[in-house]
Amino acid sequence: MLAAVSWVSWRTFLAVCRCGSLSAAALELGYTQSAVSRQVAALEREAGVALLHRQARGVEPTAAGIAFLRHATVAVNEADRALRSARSPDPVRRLAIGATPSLATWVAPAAVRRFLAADPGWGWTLVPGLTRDLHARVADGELDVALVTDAPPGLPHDDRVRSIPLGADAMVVVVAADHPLAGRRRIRIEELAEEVWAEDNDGSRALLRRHAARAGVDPKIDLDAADLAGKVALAATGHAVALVPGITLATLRPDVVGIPLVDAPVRGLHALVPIGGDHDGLARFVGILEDLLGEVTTPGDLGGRTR
Amino acid sequence: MLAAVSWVSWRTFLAVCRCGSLSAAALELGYTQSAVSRQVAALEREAGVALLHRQARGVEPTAAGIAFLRHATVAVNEADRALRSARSPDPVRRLAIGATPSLATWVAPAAVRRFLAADPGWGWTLVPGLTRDLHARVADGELDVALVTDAPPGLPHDDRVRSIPLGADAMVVVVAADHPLAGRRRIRIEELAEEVWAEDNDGSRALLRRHAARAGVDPKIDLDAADLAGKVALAATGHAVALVPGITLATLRPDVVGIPLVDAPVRGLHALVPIGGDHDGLARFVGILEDLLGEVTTPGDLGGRTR
DNA sequence: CACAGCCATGCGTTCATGGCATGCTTGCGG
DNA sequence: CCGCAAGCATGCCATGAACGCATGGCTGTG
Repeated sequence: MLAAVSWVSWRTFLAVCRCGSLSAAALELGYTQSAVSRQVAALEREAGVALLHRQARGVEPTAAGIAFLRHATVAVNEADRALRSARSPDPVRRLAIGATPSLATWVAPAAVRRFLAADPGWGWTLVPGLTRDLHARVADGELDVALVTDAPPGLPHDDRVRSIPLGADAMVVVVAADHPLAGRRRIRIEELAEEVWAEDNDGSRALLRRHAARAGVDPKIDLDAADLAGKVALAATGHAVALVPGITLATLRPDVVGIPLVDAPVRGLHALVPIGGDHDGLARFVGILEDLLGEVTTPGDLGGRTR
Repeated sequence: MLAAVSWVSWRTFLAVCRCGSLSAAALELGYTQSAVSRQVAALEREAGVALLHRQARGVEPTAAGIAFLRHATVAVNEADRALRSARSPDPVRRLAIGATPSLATWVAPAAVRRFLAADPGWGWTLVPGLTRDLHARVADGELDVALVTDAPPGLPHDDRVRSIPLGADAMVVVVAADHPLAGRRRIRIEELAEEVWAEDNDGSRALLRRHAARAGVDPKIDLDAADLAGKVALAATGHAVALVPGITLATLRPDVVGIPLVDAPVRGLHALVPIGGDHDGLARFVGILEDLLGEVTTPGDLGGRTR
């Protein structure tokens, strides 16, 4: 019958989920119920899991089915887009950017902003993710570039990916705006020996411990936060002080102050780009990143409040 | 032969582009060269365009092929992800957010920031796009929410999409930081009658004209910029003044100042959400948007420099 | 000018897919 | 308690899609 469209069964599955029953989907798609049944069965065989929960009155996606459905929707739509854009080549050039959470909220948008200022007419997408995930996506050619930190160290190696150092980001101490030390321009870790620290994850905790240990201090890490913003919230309310990436200064809430640390721990920032996947837009974007981070990681600040 | 994995010819095409020749791809995939040739031919038949440029020394994607390749890569990877996440349902909940360019650089990340502060453990993606495109993606269930403006008016209607008003955004005048009027807290359009205006697109130009006409002023729109950032750049260098969405204030460069306009033109801000696609995370995110934009669009500012 | 490398295509075979008819499960109502 | 209706699964058969093999055509090179 029709060869028209591949991944027929994927579309069928979407229709089934939309309709709530195999028969209804069959009617909508012009198949018989049995064909639909088989297509779904084939899909389930391929996934190795039941995607639908069969009931007397139709079907309902299982947990696996729901997870599958979400990605499948994107995949099928993207496939349509692929065919459409082949027929009428999309003049809009597109930059797919990945970034770790701390870089996704400020650095990436700021770089995009500059990039577009010099040459609009580019589309872009921002995908936040963890270093490992982003690395894989760059290797697969799905992302044009990923912004990552090297902490935790040990970027996986892949000869399809090149890592471009973008400079280093010094960690900064964050305290409440009305904290006695808030007016300081620089500070030593020893002066914070009596403070309570908030931390959110083991990597960050280890970084703080290591840095403090060099100064012979054992920091009191007594408050746990769920994430970076949580740490800052604890600092803002005066419950603790926190160590955050300097790169996030510009996005800090107004009721906290960031204070540069003397001899601060630094994390390397890298752009991951696909080898051989170069194009002029990407090169320019990386250049902008280098400039941007050059400005930021040198003594000046970036509009953040360091007082 | 078992169709173990669907998307066969799509995967083949990716391999061909990676290898640079049909034979090499055939070798890599364990097919014969003829099978690969046919698969590509089928794909081209489906697309209706030649995707490869046949040469004596292998093949090379055509313009259409390159456009196709970009989307196909994403589609195939997403399909893999669908299968993987079906096998081990992904505990990470994910929020796919779309936003128009002006809302993508600040509002969306800021809202995400708050969202994650209250409940981390969510993944997210930001897709910038134009209102029409975003609307379609929400209807297709590909996006959980899209942030759009109603100017130009006439959002397409679709009974799979609900529009939630988020408030209004007043346009603001931007002048160089050393401009004589830079210290003003508010300003009337009449006072700017002698200024040169920079504009970047017809919609924005019309908005300015209409607003000025109400005050009996005919603005001198003498400078063309490529986009919003370009307009602001012209303002920063003292060549012109510009009208920008108030929502972008926080992202303005430091060498310009935004001045609220008396009786300013406003554009409605809306969140588009899929009907029936509700979940608690989405509801909470929309709530955050309402709060955030409530704060911003009321007299206070958002950390931007209005002096 | 012959040759090597690479792609397209005709032919025969295999097997995946869809339709048809039937059987099974479940929930509902007499 | 049982028959019935709605809805999914499956055995059987026909069609044709897709693969391998072998061949032919094209192009750049020695």
